[in-house]
Amino acid sequence: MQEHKKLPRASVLRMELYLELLEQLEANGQQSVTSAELGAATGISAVKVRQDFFHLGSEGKPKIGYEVSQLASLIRSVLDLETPKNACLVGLGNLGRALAASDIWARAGFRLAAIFDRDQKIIGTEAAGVRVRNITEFFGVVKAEGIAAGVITVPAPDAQEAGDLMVGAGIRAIWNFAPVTLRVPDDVVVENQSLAWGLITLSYAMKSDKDKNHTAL
Amino acid sequence: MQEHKKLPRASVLRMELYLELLEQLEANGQQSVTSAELGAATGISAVKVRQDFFHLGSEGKPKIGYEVSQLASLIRSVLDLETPKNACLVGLGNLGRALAASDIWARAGFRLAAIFDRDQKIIGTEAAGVRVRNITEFFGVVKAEGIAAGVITVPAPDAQEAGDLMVGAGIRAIWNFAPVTLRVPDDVVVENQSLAWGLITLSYAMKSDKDKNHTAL
DNA sequence: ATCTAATCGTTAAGTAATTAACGAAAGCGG
DNA sequence: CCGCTTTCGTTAATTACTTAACGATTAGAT
Repeated sequence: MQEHKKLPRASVLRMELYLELLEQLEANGQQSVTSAELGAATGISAVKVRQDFFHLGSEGKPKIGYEVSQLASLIRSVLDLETPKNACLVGLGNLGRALAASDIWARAGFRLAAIFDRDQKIIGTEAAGVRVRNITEFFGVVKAEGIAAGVITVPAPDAQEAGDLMVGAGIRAIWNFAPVTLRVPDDVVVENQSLAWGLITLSYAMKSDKDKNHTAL
Repeated sequence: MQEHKKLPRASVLRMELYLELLEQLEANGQQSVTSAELGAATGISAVKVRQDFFHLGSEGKPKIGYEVSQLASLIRSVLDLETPKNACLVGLGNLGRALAASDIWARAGFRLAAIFDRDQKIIGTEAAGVRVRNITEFFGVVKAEGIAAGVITVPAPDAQEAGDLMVGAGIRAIWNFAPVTLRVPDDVVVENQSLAWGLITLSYAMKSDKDKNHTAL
């Protein structure tokens, strides 16, 4: 077994699928699972599955496979999903509201501890049981609540400003939904996720399909 | 100039950033822009910028850079963002509502032509000016409206069913938000985008940070 | 206890993406 | 008009990710 150094990013993204499935198997009372089974169920090739678990520092047994609940625990532990972490969200538009109401927080060990906006019409309202505060209170609340991660769901032109606030308040992990690249110090991790990616990619893929048919004529 | 074959996926994802910036520059009346400027503004290395535009089949001029509006057009054209395309959305939960209300559709040339759900309490309501229909009407509406792309925002256990419906109705481009891998025929493009990715990645990144500090002691 | 078949862990090969390098084209100053 | 400097286009090198290969291990049968 290799002492796990750093999980490839692509591998980290697949962990969610494994975990989802493993928890399902666990609920069904299944004890063990092979890489082939996991692969068939997740649509990931069995080799990739084994490689991923190898990176995790896996503990499968030949002829048997992986012990379901142990593997699930290992994933949760390596990704640190069970350590409680506080997060805040800046910008309560449609996306912010959807995120706030989502169950992803708990699944990754986060608690949405605060929501901020600058719009007086939104400040004071609630989302997912959390009161929306004025962005001017940002610094104080982040300190008081021990917030370690920030989510940016403001319009693109305001994103850098939101990021600066977060960095200034000591936050070193940012999840950014605005289609801009934030300028942050080296020790701050930024995870970008634009909502538009899917549509843009599909648009391009649909065109390629068309082209293919065309040349086939 | 190379005749552009297939844009690397990673490159496609960056196009949104370029386009966002180019349109801004265009609005400011700037005529041309260099790879260095674009890189500085987007946080992408200048080499990567040139490489990306090379893949596009770019038309920059030494000593000047790229012509802003021409480059923007090229991107829109290669990604096919201006061809009108109809999409439908299945599952009007919080995420579905946020997507429906978003402006990303128009930016990528899509029109949200129909929304489906199976919950009687939701059917008949409206989101972003689109009436929610019963999922039983799916096939007919997709044909009638000429819908070419589908978005899945249902809970994970229902995702495959939604995908099957889409495939059955002739849809060949699917944007899936459920954390499952859809089983679809080879000629159907599936673009997966789980909302949880960001949090999971951050969780892992924050842990690595902690470890780093630890070993530094 | 030994053999067989399955399945893992790990190294190696192949593929895709990023980064580097550098010749060629084009504006600009003298 | 001629060099000088900038910046592109393109090929090459590096790095990261994926896929393949295969020896080692173990359960289960005889």
